Amino acid sequence: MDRVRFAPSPTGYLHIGGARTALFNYLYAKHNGGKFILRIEDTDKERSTIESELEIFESMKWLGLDWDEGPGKSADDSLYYQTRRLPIYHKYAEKLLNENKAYKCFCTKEELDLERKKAETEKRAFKYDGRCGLLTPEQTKQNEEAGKPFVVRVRVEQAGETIVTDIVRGEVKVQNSTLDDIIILRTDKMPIYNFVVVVDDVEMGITHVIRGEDHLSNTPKQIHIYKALNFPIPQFAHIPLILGADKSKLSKRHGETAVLRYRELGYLPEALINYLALLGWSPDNEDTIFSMEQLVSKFELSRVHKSGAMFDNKKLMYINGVHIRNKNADELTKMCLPYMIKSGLVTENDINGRYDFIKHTVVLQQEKLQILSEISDLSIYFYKNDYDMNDEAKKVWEKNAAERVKVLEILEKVISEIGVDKTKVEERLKADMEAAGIKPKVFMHVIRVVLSGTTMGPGLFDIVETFGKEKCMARIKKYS
RNA sequence: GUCCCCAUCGUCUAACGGUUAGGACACCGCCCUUUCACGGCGGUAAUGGGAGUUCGAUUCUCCCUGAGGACGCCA
Repeated sequence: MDRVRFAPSPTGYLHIGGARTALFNYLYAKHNGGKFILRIEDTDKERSTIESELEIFESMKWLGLDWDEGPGKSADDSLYYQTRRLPIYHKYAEKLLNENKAYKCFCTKEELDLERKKAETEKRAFKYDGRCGLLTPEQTKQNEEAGKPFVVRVRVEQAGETIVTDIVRGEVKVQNSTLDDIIILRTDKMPIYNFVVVVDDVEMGITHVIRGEDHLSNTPKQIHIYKALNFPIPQFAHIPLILGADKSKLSKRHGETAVLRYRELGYLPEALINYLALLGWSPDNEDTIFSMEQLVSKFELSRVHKSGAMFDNKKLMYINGVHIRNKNADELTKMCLPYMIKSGLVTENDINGRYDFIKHTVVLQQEKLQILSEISDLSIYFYKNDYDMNDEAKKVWEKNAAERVKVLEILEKVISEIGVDKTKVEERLKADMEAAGIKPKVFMHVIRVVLSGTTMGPGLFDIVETFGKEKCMARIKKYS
């Protein structure tokens, strides 16, 4: 059984890149009938917060990336938090120490920082020389008794090379001489990423490690730890990074990167999923719109690309628009409501009281929506009464100065006589306008700007009907 | 600087030695149309450069160039 995991550190919101990594893991698991596990890598006590953790959960659930195992999925959540698994790491560290595969290093951070800096000014790569690994047991004991703090490092054999076998990249070879002895325990006994990730992946039976390419250079180090521990090595798949407009790793300075921000902005989770799936992966056909189910059935790690992919908001918008158009009236209305409430178009009470009206106006705008938040600006004239013409509308109003008085006269007469039924109004208005010698384009444009204050929107007669008699009359009066 | 990875339209990508180098977004034009949009049709636009291998390279190899990532007692 395939087992994969997503292992974020709760040091901030779920990033769009992290979401894509989670997605690929999820798709792989579901496609192969495996398990998708969520693990919280919180060994950085300084920066980990409960808020981040909750936001990550919220983000993943919103995206539909629910996990099979992890926090909230078992009787004992502590299994999935690294800070609650400390005895396990200590046990393995102890084992390595006993087998002399690891040693205690008494070099201080300050000393090493100094050497690092020196190496930098001399333009050479810094590498820890392993001097504490040469200490005799007596010297080590002396240092310990003197109360010197120490970290634990795993010895790395300097001869030969390490080969990472990667599903997307093939074989990546690294000379061992470029590696230095790996710290696995800090002076405060807190284990370090490269160590916990190995221990946990093995303990949790992870078969495939699918993660961002930025971890590729860590992998040889981890392989050394696997070997030191006599652990089986899982399959690796390093997926390409998501890039910003300048081709560097996507970060805050490129724009919005928090998953939940996309929810606020009005993106549908299925659209974000659809878009993210296509970043660094492509199916064997030329389609671009996919549901999660379709992605699950199509996803293959072997079709993941090697090169980074730029995040293109335009395409995301397009895909979002398609998913919006695929919604039925009730689904879409439900999704638009929060934005309409937030902008003050409707109140909580209206949700029940005016539901049908709201749904009607939402459907009238459906084909125009690219992101849900646009619903408010688009629908304002259905909900407010005190709006004026915008600049474009004023131009139309001015341009038709010769006919506009007559147009409004006829419109008022028609509505007062037959009401606002859209089919009837259209029929009668066209006849009366033709009799008065006014072209359809002219009266329709004039009526449109008078009623809605803008030059664009749903069908004119839909607007008339939706407004109702009273509101139509009020608008006509305002411009007569 | 060192190590590693990468390289097809502006962007996301297809092609697994032989195609008029295909699709999607964006852009432009036309059609539909009362506006906007949707939709339909069409167009502009790419194999970074140089050597090989081969009858034939986008595809295989090498070099160059360019770009990115990693070089923490972060993950």
